[in-house]
Order: sequence, then structure tokens, then C-alpha cells
Amino acid sequence: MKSEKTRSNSKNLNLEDIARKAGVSRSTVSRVINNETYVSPRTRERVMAVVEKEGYAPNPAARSLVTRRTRIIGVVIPTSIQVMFEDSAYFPALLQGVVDVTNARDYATLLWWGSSEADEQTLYSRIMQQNQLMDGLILASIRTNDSLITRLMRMKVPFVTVERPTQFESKISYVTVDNVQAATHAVKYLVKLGRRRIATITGSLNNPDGYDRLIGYRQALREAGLYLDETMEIDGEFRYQTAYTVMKELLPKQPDAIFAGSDMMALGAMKAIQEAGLRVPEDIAVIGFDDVPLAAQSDPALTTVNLPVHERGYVAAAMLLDMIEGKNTEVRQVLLPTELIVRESCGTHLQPVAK
Amino acid sequence: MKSEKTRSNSKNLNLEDIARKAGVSRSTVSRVINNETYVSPRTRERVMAVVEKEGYAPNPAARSLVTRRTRIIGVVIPTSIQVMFEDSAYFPALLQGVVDVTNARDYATLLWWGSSEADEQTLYSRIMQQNQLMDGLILASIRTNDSLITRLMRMKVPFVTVERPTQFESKISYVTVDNVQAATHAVKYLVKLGRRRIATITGSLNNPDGYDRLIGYRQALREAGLYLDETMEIDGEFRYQTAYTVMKELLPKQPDAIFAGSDMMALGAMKAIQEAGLRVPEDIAVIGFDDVPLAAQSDPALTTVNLPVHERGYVAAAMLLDMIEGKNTEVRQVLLPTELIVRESCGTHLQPVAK
DNA sequence: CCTGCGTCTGGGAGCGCTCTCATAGCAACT
DNA sequence: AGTTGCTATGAGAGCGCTCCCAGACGCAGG
Repeated sequence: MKSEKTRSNSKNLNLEDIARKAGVSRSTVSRVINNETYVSPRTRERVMAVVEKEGYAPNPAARSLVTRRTRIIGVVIPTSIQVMFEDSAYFPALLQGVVDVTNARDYATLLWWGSSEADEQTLYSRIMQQNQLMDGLILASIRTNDSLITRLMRMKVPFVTVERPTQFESKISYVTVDNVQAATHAVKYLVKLGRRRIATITGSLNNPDGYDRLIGYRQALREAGLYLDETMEIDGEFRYQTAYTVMKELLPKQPDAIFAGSDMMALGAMKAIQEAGLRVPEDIAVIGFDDVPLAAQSDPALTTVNLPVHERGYVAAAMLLDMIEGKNTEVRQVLLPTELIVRESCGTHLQPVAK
Repeated sequence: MKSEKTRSNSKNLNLEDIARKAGVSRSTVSRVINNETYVSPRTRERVMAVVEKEGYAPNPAARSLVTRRTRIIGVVIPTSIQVMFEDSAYFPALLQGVVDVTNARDYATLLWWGSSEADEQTLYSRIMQQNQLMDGLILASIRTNDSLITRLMRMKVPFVTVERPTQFESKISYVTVDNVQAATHAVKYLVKLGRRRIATITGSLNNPDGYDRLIGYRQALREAGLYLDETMEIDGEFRYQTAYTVMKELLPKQPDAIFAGSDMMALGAMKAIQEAGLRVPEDIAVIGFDDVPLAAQSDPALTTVNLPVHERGYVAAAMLLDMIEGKNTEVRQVLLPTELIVRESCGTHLQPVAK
């Protein structure tokens, strides 16, 4: 009995194998699978039949070795999710927006997500090491003055951020919401309802979203001719627990309204207010930011600013793919519209103080 | 003036370039960057100096073309997140567990996440097309009788599921929680508190988690000698809104306890109960499943079953990488422990009915 | 008949790595 | 001096694709 090696039946065929089976050359098969012109209909049909029968798929490594394209984009989220946005659905919604685009345009999405343990710089080193693996990057929650940004610019890796950059702003493509304008609008709404002692619990100020919302708050007070009191601005780190704690410190100052930089912080603040025996909105109005699903279900239901998070990911991904494919090479900055969602936590129905 | 082409200064160097600069051969540089033996310390040092100075990183496509390894794993989540788990943090936590492992072991994570529009089969076709791009897969929320599973098995692509498979169970490696046992334990707890008319709002029954929890519920009633009433088992689809609706239909049957297949459903049920003027837990006890962050903040705080979601992803990823690296080739099944978290929604403090 | 010009096909080079094999150098034994 | 064994290095082939170029073929016009 001849010793015949039993080869793995799952062995992947290559172009040459398909060419042989179809009685054509490697080049012709390549033309067919890349849907190029200059192939006769008869040949094309014959090749396709073999390709489908054998379940052939081109080897992506070989392909991208020569094309220098991978059809993969990376999404970078440095902080472990719990730290940054707790139980809100921000990153899932953002990611959903991204994959809706990459799915439709036949790209794959590589997730660069920080671990609780590992530090950001390690993650960034790995990303730079692997930069040839990706055609471009979407950056979320990244400090713009980080060396990653400069390295990416130097290596000419296409990227889009989903926050306003704090550096190189004119050279970086980004998509965000007009935080300043939205915050101003929200605070003016409080003013219009008759509130005068409006405090704010801010998100982390090294995050552009958090920072810009504070700027918007100040601008509204200024335009309303109200006194700016720095002790009425407290950092809540985007966290429920922190907001709960700082709200208690805020109570002795007797604010009549709280503008929170996120819904989770608004809910934390509301809990502290209610535990102190005060009523929302009668004693203190609370307004949030984000419009998380939970906001509609709290008691009282939270008045907040709705952000198009899904769209943020969607637009960023679309912009990135356009850059990669050379459809739109110039730098673009997109500000998505926000919407004030009026519910109960500011007492829209009862107007506590006459204007 | 000589016309001199300005070449991109971001051109990636290759092994040969580094070799020339270090005065050694391609092979030697390869040995150094792969940390192989048989390189003299002097040479290694000299090469490393050049590598670092030039910021050289090997081309992943070229490398995996010959090694047939990519150091990339895929995570497959077919349904768009909103459909399946609403605002709970299930998938983020699962993903966090996965990336904690891949980060530590220097793998990259490719996200195959369904779009709302695109159907699952399209996604699965793309995955199969790209199977050479990944060393293995983690499958979440996939119907085990799907053709994807059989194709993966035929192509000998290593994979691990994070639910109990409904088919080929003995041939598939998976990691999940002991849903049956956990549900039995939870329902027995209700029995011990004196509840006798215990209804259940189940998750989707084509999901193994949802199905097994129902099985556990029935088993507990049987063991307690209680009557099994099929009209007391209603599908809540894992959704807050659906649970809210079906709970209203359940009220006329006068249950004294609800075992919900998820926390979100428990909260939906609680809302319906309270809106009907009944009290939780005095009139109806409610017990959930998942221990989402929100469960601790509801009123009353929800008694529920804590699942190690992060660990589920963590263990699955670790198992997959072991399979890929040939450290552990045999099929393994892991059941992670659960924990009953007693809060207020079952009235632990007040024991409404004497035993 | 040749030439020109489209359409279609095949062969060869080369992308940047790894891996096998050959070989040089050197020390320690016969 | 020859042999052995180990360390250290280099050369060559080849992974599976794309892309460039050469050439075959058919058909028009001179």
C-alpha cells in the first residue's frame, strides 16, 4: 500500500488551483474575482462556477501585501469603558454607527479598546506597530496632545476623531456635536423658567465634550447677565457616584437648578437632592446631557439634550472611508445637531417662579 | 534645477533596509525581531538600535502570508445591540473581558457586529470570506444550528461560543453560566419566602440563556411540589417594554411573585405592577437575572442573579487563544458560578407569609 | 498583403516576510 | 592534523496575490 499523505481537507485553495480547474491562467481568475474588464463573458462564467463550487476566497494577507490596503479600519477607545461612561450606551451606540458603515462598504472593524490594567501608552504602541494592518483609524476619547496623534500625522495614517481636537484643530478631520451651543441653549432654558442660582456639575475637563459644555454654561449665564460663581462649577467626572457626592457639597449653596454635563451625573445629583428631602423640580431643577435610555424612566423623567451618538460614529466612519478611498482628501469638520428633550425634571409644566 | 521626486517621508522600511543599515543580513534582523536564539549579543544590540531609531515594524501582511497566522481573533455579535439587550451593559462587559485577554497576549480583536439593516447571513458570508484573516472566533448570541457553525467546523476554524450550543454540544467549546441551576436557585428562594403563585417572564426562548432559565424555573416548581401552569409562563423577549406589556396581562391571574429572565424585564414588570396600584414586594415579589448596574438603583432595589459577564468574555478569549496556540486542543466546556444578590424586591426583610 | 486597433489571455516580477539549508568560525576533543 | 559539535550568519526559495507587459486574435481600412 502506497503511503499517501492524507492532506487536510480544509486546505485553502489558491488562485493557481482555481485557474487550473477552470482551464485558464492565474491572471484571468484574478481579473474575474476583482470584477475587472477585458474578460469574455464565457470565461468569466466558467471561472465563477469553479470559484463558487470550491468556495474560494482570496487570501487577504497576500492581497494586501501587494495592494497595501487591508480594508480594515481601527476604532480606538483608550479607557476601559467602565471608567469613562459607566452604564451608558455611548460606546455601543458609537460602534454601531461605525459598523453600519463598514458593513455596508465591506470593511472590517478592528477594536483597540483599553484594558483596565494596561496603560494607554502600551495600547498606542501596539497600534503604531500594527499601523500597516489598518487603512485608517477612528479615535474616541483621546487626548489630542497625545503623541499618538503626532505619530499618526507623521506616518500619514488617515484618521478621524469623534471629539473636537484640542490641538492641530484645523488639520484634523472630526465629527462631534456643538457642545457649546447645546449647553448654552440648555442653560438658557433654565433661565427662561425663572431659575437664577444655576450650578453645574461638569464632566472631566480634559475631555473636550466636558470642557465645551462648561464653556456653554458660562456663556449662557453671561448672556443672561447672571453672576458667574466658580464655586458653582464642580467636577463630576462623568460619573453617577461622583455627581451624587459633589451634589451634597453643593446643597448648602442653595442652587435652584443644576446643569449636569451628562445624564448619569444628572441622575446622581437628583438622587442626592431627593435624599436631602428636597423636590425635583420644585426646589431644584435638573437638566442632563446625552439622553440615555434611562433618562426617560427616571422619576421625575429627565429633561436633557439628545445627542446623535449613532450618527457620530456613522458620519465619522463614512468620512474616514472617503479619505481612504481618495474621494475626499481635504480636512473636514462636522458638527451634528442636538435637541433639547423636555421632560419633567425642570418643571416645564409648573413654572415655579414668575419671570 | 534637477527634477527630484520628493518621496513620501513616511515610507515604511523593510527588513532589507534595516539589515543594510545594521550591516547584517535580512535573516539576522528577522531573528532579532522574533527574539530567536543564535544571535550574538553584540549583533542583537546593534540591530535593535537601528530598529528603534528607524521605528521599524514588520509588515503584518507579509508575515502572516508565510506564517498563516494573523494574531487577530474575531468576535461575532450578529444582532444589532438594541434589539437584543437594550440598554444593559452585557456586550460592552463581554467585549471588555475579551480585550483584556487579547491586549495582554498581543492579539488584535476584529468586531463582526450586525447592522440593523443587514441580515445575519450577509454578515456570516463576509466572515467566511475573511476566515483566513483571523486565527479564531468568539461567537455570541448565535443560533447554533446556523450554517455558520457547520462551515466553521468544516474549515477547522477554531471558535468558542459564550452560550450553551443547542447542537453539536459535545464538539463545541463554550463558556457560559449554569442558567438552569441559577434559575432553580432563584425560584426556590421565592418559594422559601412563602410565595406560591410564581409566574415567569421569559427571555427569547431560541436563546439558550432564555430557554435554560425557563427550564430552571420549572424544575424549581416541580421540586417544590407546586403546580406548573403554562399560562404563568410568558415571553418577554428580554425587553423592558415587552415585559411591561405582558405583566399587565399577567396581573388578572394574581401571581404573588415574578421570576424574570432578565433585569430589564424585571424592571418593566415592576413598573406595570406599581402602576396597577400594587406594591413590590408586599403584593408581588420580583426577582431578576443579570444584576445590571441599574438593578441596585431601582425602587425597590432589585433582587437578582449576578452573572460574571466580564469573566465570560475573559475565559472564552483565553480558551480560544490556547486552542490557537495548541496549548489546549481538546474541547472544553466551562460553567461559571452565579450569585444570588438579595436586595429589596422580594421582601427579604419582611417575610410576608409564614412558612 | 500589411498595418492598426481594439479585446482577451498568459507569463513574469515582486510585495516583505519566514524558514530551511549551507557554511563559516571556533573550541574541544581524538 | 582531523573530527566533532556548537554557535552565528547568510543565501535562496516561496507564501498567494496584483500589476505590468507581451502577445494572440479578430476585424477594419489602406
